[in-house]
Amino acid sequence: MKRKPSTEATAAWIRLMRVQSRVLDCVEQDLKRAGFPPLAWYDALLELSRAPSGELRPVELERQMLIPQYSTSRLIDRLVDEGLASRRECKIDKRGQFVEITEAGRELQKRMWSAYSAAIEKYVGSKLSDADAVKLSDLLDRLGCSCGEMKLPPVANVNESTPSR
Amino acid sequence: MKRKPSTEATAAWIRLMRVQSRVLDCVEQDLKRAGFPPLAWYDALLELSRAPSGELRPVELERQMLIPQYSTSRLIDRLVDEGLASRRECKIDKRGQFVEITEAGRELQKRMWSAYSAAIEKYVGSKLSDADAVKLSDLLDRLGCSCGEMKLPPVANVNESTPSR
DNA sequence: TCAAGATTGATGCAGCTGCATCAAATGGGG
DNA sequence: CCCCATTTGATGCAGCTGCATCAATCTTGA
Repeated sequence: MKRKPSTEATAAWIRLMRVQSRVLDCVEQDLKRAGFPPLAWYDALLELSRAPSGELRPVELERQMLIPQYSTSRLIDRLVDEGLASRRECKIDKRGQFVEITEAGRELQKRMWSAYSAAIEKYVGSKLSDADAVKLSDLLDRLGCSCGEMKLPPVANVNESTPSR
Repeated sequence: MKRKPSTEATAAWIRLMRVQSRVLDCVEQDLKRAGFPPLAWYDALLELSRAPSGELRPVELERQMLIPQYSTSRLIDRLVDEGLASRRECKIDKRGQFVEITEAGRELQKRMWSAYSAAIEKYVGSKLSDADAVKLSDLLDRLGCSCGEMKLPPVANVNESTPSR
């Protein structure tokens, strides 16, 4: 029960952990310095703004963002507190609800993307050619695809970009 | 002030965030299921066990692990509470102290490496050839090196492996 | 020598995460 | 039709993180 990873694999693992934290930290710091909330807020606002009518069930948001249920619930709380989204009751399923992005939410999402995209360019885009970026994506995809052979365990805060241009 | 990252760079960024969280989560879960503490503990124990006499100044540990000062301080608290390390006063600098790994600490580090290395193999090693692992490391290194042009800001929980084989 | 500044480490507070659990509503089988 | 399992969402609690700050000690320079 004690397989030994090659030193190459171990090195890749360490790089993956270190580099991701560093880069994420840099991007988050840039956003914070620009006066913006955490990336998770952006992710949620983006998903909401993309939804057909600007609203989603919390469950949908949860699945899109790959974060646990309680995390979604509280993130929505904060967005609502800040007037970036609002809760609407769901008439066809009284357990559920809809979360709708507000105008302020849409605006914030757009303003954040401006800073966010600049950060991506600064910390990723400018360091890699497009070809290398593709290669990196491919290698990472091979790790990610079936990492959990389970039923999608809680994972993480991530982002989706809008072409935005 | 609004540079646009290429779609390739953006895709790579997203993969980096998503895959890292998924893989880290998988590894942490495996360790937890085996009854072990978080990876950060392992990292600290490894650094201590590697130190010439099994002891380090908290400041050294902090620099090795790339985590903020207060985080180091509290991590040491927990290790000491669990009998995995002990604090010794530093005679030459009364502000400071030494943290020394205990036998229990050394043992735990070794037992954790067994589970940890198996997880690395399971979630990384088995998915990539050695050549691909090297390529991945290289691409990641290009992102990491100068991410912070500042003075090493607080970064993250990461690990160092011992060949251990 | 002594005061100002730097270094080392701890800690109070607020916010976020994970875990477990709860309540309400739905849906399906007998 | 009713009971029970499932789905949906909220929440109390503990632990961890980041931030700001503090106290103690060391170092430097006038």
